Amino acid sequence: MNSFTEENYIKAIYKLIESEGDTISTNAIAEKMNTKAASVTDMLKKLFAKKLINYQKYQGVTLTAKGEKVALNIIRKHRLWEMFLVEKLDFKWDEVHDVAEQLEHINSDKLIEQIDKFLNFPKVDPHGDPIPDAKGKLNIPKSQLLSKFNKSDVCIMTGVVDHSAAFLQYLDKSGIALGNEIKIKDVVVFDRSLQITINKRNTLFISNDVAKNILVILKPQP
Amino acid sequence: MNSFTEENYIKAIYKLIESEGDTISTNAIAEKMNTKAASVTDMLKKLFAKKLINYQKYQGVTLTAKGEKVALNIIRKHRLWEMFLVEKLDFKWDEVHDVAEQLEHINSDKLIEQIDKFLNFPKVDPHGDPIPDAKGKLNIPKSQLLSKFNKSDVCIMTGVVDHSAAFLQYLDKSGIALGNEIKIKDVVVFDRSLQITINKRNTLFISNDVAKNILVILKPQP
DNA sequence: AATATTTTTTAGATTAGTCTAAAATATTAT
DNA sequence: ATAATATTTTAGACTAATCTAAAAAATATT
Ligand SMILES: [Mn+2]
Ligand SMILES: [Mn+2]
Ligand SMILES: [Mn+2]
Ligand SMILES: [Mn+2]
Repeated sequence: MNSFTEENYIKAIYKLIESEGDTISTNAIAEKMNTKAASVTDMLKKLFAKKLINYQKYQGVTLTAKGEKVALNIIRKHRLWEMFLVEKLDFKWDEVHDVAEQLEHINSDKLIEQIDKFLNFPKVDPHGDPIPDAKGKLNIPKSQLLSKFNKSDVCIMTGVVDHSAAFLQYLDKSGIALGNEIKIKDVVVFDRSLQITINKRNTLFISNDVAKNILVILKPQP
Repeated sequence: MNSFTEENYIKAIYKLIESEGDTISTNAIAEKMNTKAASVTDMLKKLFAKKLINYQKYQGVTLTAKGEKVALNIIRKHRLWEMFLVEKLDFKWDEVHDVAEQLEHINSDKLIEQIDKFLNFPKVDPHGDPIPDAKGKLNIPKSQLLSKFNKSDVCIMTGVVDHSAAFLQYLDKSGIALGNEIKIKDVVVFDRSLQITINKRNTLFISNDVAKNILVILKPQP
């Protein structure tokens, strides 16, 4: 169907649209794919010919409905495999991404449906990212950045922005994990660093840089 | 390390040596890989340069120790994945091969060691084929063809020669499965077809062609 | 509005893997 | 031992994906 490489381009375009908005430049894709603009242009022609993207010379790129469906299917596989690795094979959340990058290209509908079932149809992956369903429907959760909240707000951690191993390991070491209650004890006005209490137990300081990479929802009042 | 394609050539050469013996011809590889002799020659030069095969023009091919190690690692992954699919994801034994052909190329030592552990270190795959250990050591079981046995011998089924979905489905339909006791009730002299009894229950006829594709050991006397 | 800078595309090569057709070598038959 | 046949290798070409360098187009600056 689509080659390994085509799939990676489609996924990169999807992710760029998700974070940067509407139309995506050749250079942005080149940077994300660690390749050169000339290579991207070649691939854009091919993806356009396959009706996976909307593309006109010099005008940037969007995904067609068909392209978006392909992207969501790859993301579905990626996130289900990450969940499988963490839940069943004792991988840590900072170890799964590179293996999932390979596994997401395995082509077998039965395999991915059985993995989904085996995991009991999870809604989010180990980083709190939502898993598209088999039809490509994605439930976007309405989390916000922890850095947006104020003194004495109480939140529940739902996800991360930065997925790097370094950041995830920092959270582990600090005892900050998905589902934890995060209470803001204090906000330093100067640099917007935070003093927070995790699960009413340990209190620590985190920088604004860190707070901008933690996704939370306000704790629902019982 | 080695490309997807190189891995498939190495595996094909290993399998040919296993079944045909010592040195393998260019044409034999071409047939197994569904490609042309000219393409094989090109690849042989590359594998030789990587010291994975012993090769001299017109003289046929064998694997080096290094090449054999690579082959056994791919086979280990293939068979562990097949076991995983059958044991954990409810695949049938005739459905696993094509997916395992893809999964065998996933590159992650931790992944395959965890799968092995998750399956509780199986010794054989769903077709009774032995699984090489992490060091590439393979326990070759001393099974024989059911067609070699005689009237009133009692055997235990340990494997199959033909791995095709058609043959495996035929065995399912006939109620013949790994581990079953097969007693030879009668041998037709004319065509060496057999009347057999499975697990002391149902009796049926199988052709010599079928018997030549079923691996067994003599039932150990208690 | 004209010029400078940045972005994007084209042109032309390169590498991995494949193919067909032709040449070289090995094997088999006479 | 020669000739016929089969096998294997080489030569040259193709596709997918990549690259560098140059040209074209768009954008920003004066
Ligand atoms: Mn990931
Ligand atoms: Mn990928
Ligand atoms: Mn198999
Ligand atoms: Mn394979």
